Amino acid sequence: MVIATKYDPSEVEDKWYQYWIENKFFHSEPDEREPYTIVIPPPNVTGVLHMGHMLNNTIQDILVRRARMMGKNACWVPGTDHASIATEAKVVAKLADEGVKKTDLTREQFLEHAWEWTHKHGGIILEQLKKLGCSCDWDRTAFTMDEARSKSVIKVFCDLYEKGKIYRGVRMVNWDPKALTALSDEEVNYKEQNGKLYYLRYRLVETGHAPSLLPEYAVVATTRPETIFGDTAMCINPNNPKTAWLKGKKVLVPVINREIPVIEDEYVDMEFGTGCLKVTPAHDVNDYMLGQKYNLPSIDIFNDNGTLNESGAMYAGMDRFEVRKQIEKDLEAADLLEKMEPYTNKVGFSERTDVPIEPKLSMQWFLTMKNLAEPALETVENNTIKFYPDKFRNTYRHWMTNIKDWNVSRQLYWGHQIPAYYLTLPSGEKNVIVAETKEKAYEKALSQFPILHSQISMDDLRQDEDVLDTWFSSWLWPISVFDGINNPDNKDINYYYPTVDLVTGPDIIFFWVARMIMSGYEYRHKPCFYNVYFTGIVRDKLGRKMSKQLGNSPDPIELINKYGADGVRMGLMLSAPAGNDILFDENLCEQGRNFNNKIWNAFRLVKGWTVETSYGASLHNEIAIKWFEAVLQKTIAEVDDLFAKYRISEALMEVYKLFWDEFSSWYLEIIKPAFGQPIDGKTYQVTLGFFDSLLKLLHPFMPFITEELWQVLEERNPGESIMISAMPLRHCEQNETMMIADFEDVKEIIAKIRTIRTDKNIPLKESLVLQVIGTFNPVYYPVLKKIANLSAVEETTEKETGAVSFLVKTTEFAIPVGNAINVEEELAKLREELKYQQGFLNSVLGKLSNENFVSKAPEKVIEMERKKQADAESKIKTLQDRMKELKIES
RNA sequence: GGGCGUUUAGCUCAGCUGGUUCAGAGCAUCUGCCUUACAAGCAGAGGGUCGGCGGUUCGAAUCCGUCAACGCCCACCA
Repeated sequence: MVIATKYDPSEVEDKWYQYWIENKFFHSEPDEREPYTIVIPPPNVTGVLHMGHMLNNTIQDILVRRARMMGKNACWVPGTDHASIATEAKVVAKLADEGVKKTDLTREQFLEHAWEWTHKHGGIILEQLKKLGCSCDWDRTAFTMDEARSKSVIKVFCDLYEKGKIYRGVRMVNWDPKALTALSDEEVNYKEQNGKLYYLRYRLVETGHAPSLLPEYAVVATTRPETIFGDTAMCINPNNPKTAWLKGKKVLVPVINREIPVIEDEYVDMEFGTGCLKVTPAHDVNDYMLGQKYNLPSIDIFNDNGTLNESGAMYAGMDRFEVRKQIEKDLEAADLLEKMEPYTNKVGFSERTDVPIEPKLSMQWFLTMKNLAEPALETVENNTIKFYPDKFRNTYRHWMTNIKDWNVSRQLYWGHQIPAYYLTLPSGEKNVIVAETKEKAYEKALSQFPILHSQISMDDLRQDEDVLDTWFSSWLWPISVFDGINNPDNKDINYYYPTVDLVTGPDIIFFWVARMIMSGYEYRHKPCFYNVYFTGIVRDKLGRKMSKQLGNSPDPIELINKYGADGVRMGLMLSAPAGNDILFDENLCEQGRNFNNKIWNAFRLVKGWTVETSYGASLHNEIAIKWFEAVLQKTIAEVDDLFAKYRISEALMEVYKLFWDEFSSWYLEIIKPAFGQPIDGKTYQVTLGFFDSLLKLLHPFMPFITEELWQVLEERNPGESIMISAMPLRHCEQNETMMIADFEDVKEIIAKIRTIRTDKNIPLKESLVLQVIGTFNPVYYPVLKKIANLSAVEETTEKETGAVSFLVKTTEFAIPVGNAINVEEELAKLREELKYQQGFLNSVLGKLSNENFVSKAPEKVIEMERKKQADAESKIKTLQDRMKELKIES
């Protein structure tokens, strides 16, 4: 068999992915096995794969593939999210490019465009996941706006409404003037902004008396002078002597000269600015609360797009930031601007459109959260649902205990339209009816109100224009993908739910994770998953977030083409401890690719051997087999343990070292027959077995190359695959640790001999004699002979003169090298070693002579110190003897 | 302003309930090798007073206090 010296992923990846699909290995149906379920965090339907997805889905695939090989019925449900605001923004932008404004279209027309866009760009990301090797059950692909999911969302909304948890109300909401919708608090990011603090003069209203002693105006400090048109009061702190003179007065709003009262409230900070606060109930959350408290009128001065409306007088129609600039000039001209100071404050920005949000009063739908939060908090507190890393419990607890009601309505078209219907009764009374369909709403209206068919028709029902927040569908995801809302007792939901692991980013812990947990308890009375693995953010190697603007985000597909999917997966996993940001460096993929090549070449070596079944295994082969079996067992145990702790990158590193260092550099080197010689049948069979185990351990991390090699490692039948084979399990091995420890000494001896060869320039081809002065287990001699190319190992009490010697543990070994020895160099080395050992001995003796230590430390620790002392003394004696010998010789 | 977290080799990180599995891993670096599996490789080597200071203890990277730097989350100071 001729095999290329380099592994070429492009030739194998698509082939095997196809094979897996054809054999339906990804597909799962309920059966008697234990289920293992993961639901994918649905990416935006029209999104494209970025490095964050790569990381996240690689981890999921590793978990799923491993579970499958551990004998579980693994089901990874894929799907996409309609991402209402993000997708709508894209469609609006696309229409704008074509010269079409959203406002020129009807809802139906716009949705037509949106669906067209979705069908055109939708699902690309799922195709990309296939390139990565993801073993999703594609037959179960779901979409948050497909029929079953939409029905679920509507049903849940109605149900929560019936339960009294959903209500409608006027609230101060975060308004996005670009997307023209309200946002939830979680969708607002606060950023530090450099702005100005404007000191505005509010003239006092003449009261008839002649208060000549008082100033004729009060000064208010504000960062938003353009909002003065919405002022309906000025507020001072009643305890502030500096502003006491304003009590009971009235002042005039600058420019428009509208009269407003001065009110008093302790909310006002006496230290800030001038101690006077302008109150704009329609455009500031605090002012809104003051307005409520003192029953102030509320003047909305903005249009939805952030321009001023007719309340803005001569500024009507201008953009809010334009007005700010203009009014600064106008105020100055009118001598109403006392001064300006540079000022930095935090301004809320829309997460989606990145424009400053505008606090705005509007009618919205809310979901009461307090009751939903209780079981969801409890389940994390008592560790039913575990977070990895654990620190996110703190964040979670804090949010859950301070939870606010969720604004679930959005003023968009793309999404699930709220199933609320408005009806004006013949009496003129206005009503809202919440029902799953218009038909049901109509029936409900008829039964609920004293009206007749003839008095109203379906057409009199007007559905609420708003859609639901995207997360209002995602929070049902683990249930809705199994249709557990519409069909709460179906076979799938009963089998696959609760899911086991969730892999996601900590940035959506509130948006998504917390809310899924809540809906899980509300609708299934069970946790929706047991473990949440939080990945970090993928940054570039300089620690910067990956972004299009910086151009530091590699195209995942290009990476896959360059390094192979397995290489990229490994590159990502090598530096991805849970919860920590990962600094992605392309050369990690190179390391991954190199590893692929290493595996490939090890395979070439083994499969290139000719086998002679009549041969028995040599002594060194026997030892190598026993030792590697021990190392393999130990690694399996470690990998199991690391997976149990979700320390996946460490598990990978264990397998990496097992394959590269232990298997390739040691095991294969020991059993490798001389060139052209055959290998004995037993060793060959055992080695194939080891290779099989190694490939299986590697498969979850690197699915493609392991399948490629496993298929030809031994003869396979059609329909066989490593991905459905059994993961090697740990079985008890006697003397495992002792064997491994002994072998570490063997490695050390070999390394020392190699060093001597390098130092003395002795080529490997030239065989040497090793003398053992003291005791060493002779079973390892054959290995030493093979690897170090020794013609003999002699046990002796006195080494040959002119031999170079070294210590491993307390045993001395020597290599006679003729007269190649440099006495001065050797003595210098020995002196240094001696110095170190004596220093070490002194510190040990110091401890042992310390009365406190001997009396207080546990016996075991003292025992160890005594052994250290004995070993050090013995080493020192050996060293001194050698130095003496060398001196005599010279 | 509140809360959480981080700080260990040039880089990225392990080091659980204090004591030879306590100073580690991978990468990078340096030296020597194209040795018939692999130069995408082999063999060998160097490198850290565990952020600073103080304390507890026979003993501290590990526990406590404090300071510093960085990061994240939350919060309505105009």
